[in-house]
Amino acid sequence: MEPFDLRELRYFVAVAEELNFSRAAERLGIAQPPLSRAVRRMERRLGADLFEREARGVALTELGASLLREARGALDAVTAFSRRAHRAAQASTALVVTAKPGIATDILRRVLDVYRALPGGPQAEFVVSGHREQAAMVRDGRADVAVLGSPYDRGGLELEVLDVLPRVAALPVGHSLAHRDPLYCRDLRREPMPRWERSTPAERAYSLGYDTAEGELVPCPSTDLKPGPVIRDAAQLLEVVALGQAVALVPAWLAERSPRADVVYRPVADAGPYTTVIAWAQGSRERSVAQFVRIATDLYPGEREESPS
Amino acid sequence: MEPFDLRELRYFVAVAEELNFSRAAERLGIAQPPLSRAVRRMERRLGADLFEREARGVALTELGASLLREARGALDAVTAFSRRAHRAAQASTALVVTAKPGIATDILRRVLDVYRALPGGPQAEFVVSGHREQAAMVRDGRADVAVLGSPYDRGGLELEVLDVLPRVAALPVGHSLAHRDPLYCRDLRREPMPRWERSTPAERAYSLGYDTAEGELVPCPSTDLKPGPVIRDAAQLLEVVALGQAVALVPAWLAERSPRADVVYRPVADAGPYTTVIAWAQGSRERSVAQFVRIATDLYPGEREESPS
DNA sequence: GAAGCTTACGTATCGCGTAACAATG
DNA sequence: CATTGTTACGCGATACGTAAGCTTC
Repeated sequence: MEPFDLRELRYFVAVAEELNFSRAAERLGIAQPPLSRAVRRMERRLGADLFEREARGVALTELGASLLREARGALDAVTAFSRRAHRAAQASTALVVTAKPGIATDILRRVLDVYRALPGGPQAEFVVSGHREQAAMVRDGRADVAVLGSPYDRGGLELEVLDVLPRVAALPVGHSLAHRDPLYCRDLRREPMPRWERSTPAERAYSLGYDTAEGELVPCPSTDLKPGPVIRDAAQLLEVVALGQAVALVPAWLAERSPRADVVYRPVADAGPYTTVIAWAQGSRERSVAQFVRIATDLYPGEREESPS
Repeated sequence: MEPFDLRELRYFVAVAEELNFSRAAERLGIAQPPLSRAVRRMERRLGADLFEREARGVALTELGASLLREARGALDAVTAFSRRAHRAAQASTALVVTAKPGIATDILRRVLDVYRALPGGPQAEFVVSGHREQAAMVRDGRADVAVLGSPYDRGGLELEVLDVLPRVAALPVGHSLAHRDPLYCRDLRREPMPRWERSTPAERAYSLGYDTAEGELVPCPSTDLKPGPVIRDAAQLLEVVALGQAVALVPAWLAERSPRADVVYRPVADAGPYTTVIAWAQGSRERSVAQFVRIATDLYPGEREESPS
């Protein structure tokens, strides 16, 4: 069982993502024939096909689909190692921390202030990252630490919970549900709900009220869901709610920080909470990371147990 | 920042483990000069040394030490991918499950019976593995699913808790602590305690009573610890306790299953519990794995939350 | 015939092994 | 002088690019 090469993994992932050998080859910066050959060789070694090549393009076989995620993870692990190694080797090792705009940024700023004031004046760099990009940045080594909110995928990460907030429904004023009490997730499902750009099934399940904090697979009840407008950030979300185009579940924090005359917020009895966590690369035992996490968990004792004396 | 090659990672880990270029080269099945060169090249690319080469052997630099764990993880991820890919490609895909002797085996057997009785008669193979080897088997793809007990390192794994048991003190009959009530972890620390073969700091902390189920770093109070005999399995543990050579913390299950005239079991107020979990490779979304896990969590509803309706 | 995957072939890169060298106790 | 890591050099493997099939719409 000769193990696969990194190159082969990269090729496989590229083709699986492009579903087109020519485009994948272009993306990889090589000609198309070598790519074709390399993938064929992988398949020969496996004794099974990864792709179904048909006249009209390429599709993943069941086998290929089931391997894609793991292949990405393995590639990320190696990439992360390389990035972190290069960073750690430099004399000026500034910790790189990232968060998305919102409550996470608030938290991160406070932790950073304390961290930078430590004896020795450790360096730290704050990178604001895009929607749902935080975890990927830690996974592939672009960042050391991230503060992120549910729904997160804990793959490749270790994490501590910093904060747990209930989610509330954001409704346009005068909406029929605004006075229902108690309000449940299933009430909302009859309404159009905003859809986050490039969202995964787990994320869509979360926005319906499920608690997918563990990144688990949730049976997504796609029954009679009215597709709402596509959104890219919280401001847009509130906008489409205010316009009456959708209703949404949002962290209570957003409700407090964004009072609007045209939006009302109502508690939802059975919605999974909005959890904010601090995450770092699995297995990282760097002192600077540990210190930073320690400060965060001291400032935000989310829900943690104590060790015996 | 050209990323490192798999070969380079393997070389680095080999040298870091052997701390000797010649032996590492032999283990890798190559001559020593290429190894030396490859490592040198890595260091040149990093701009920093991974090893301190002195007349009397080789040592890891601080940098090297901090990268070793992550390098192992990355290698494991790729190896696991290769193994699982080959296994999944074969027509007869028997699920490979593993557990260590003890409560985990009991649990696993029950789950296996149900799994094999599923419609379609899925194949599954039960591999008994050595002490603390279960997680590694899942991590590098030799097994699909493992049932294991604390202290486990959740790196690279996803898991569900199946069972939580208190730990009790195992004392030789007539021991002065046998009648102390309540009994605390710190009482035990004045006694010699058995040391598991090849144990890690986290494992040693756990055997002192800490709750390291999360695989976290625990400040290990190495103060005035009397080193006890080295043991390799539970039977040996009870033996050395019976002989009065040590006292130990053991899962309550062991106490029930191994009543002995020469050993008494006493509750310990503040000892972390013994947790049995079912673990599978992070990101694995194979149907057979999911089914198996589902059966296990149905049979053993350890401590889990429900999703909203 | 246009698009897209595969086969054929020559070339260049690169890592390996052997052998000679250097340093240290 | 023995052990162990480094440098020098020729060779073989292999992956790449270009060019020429092959199939399908």
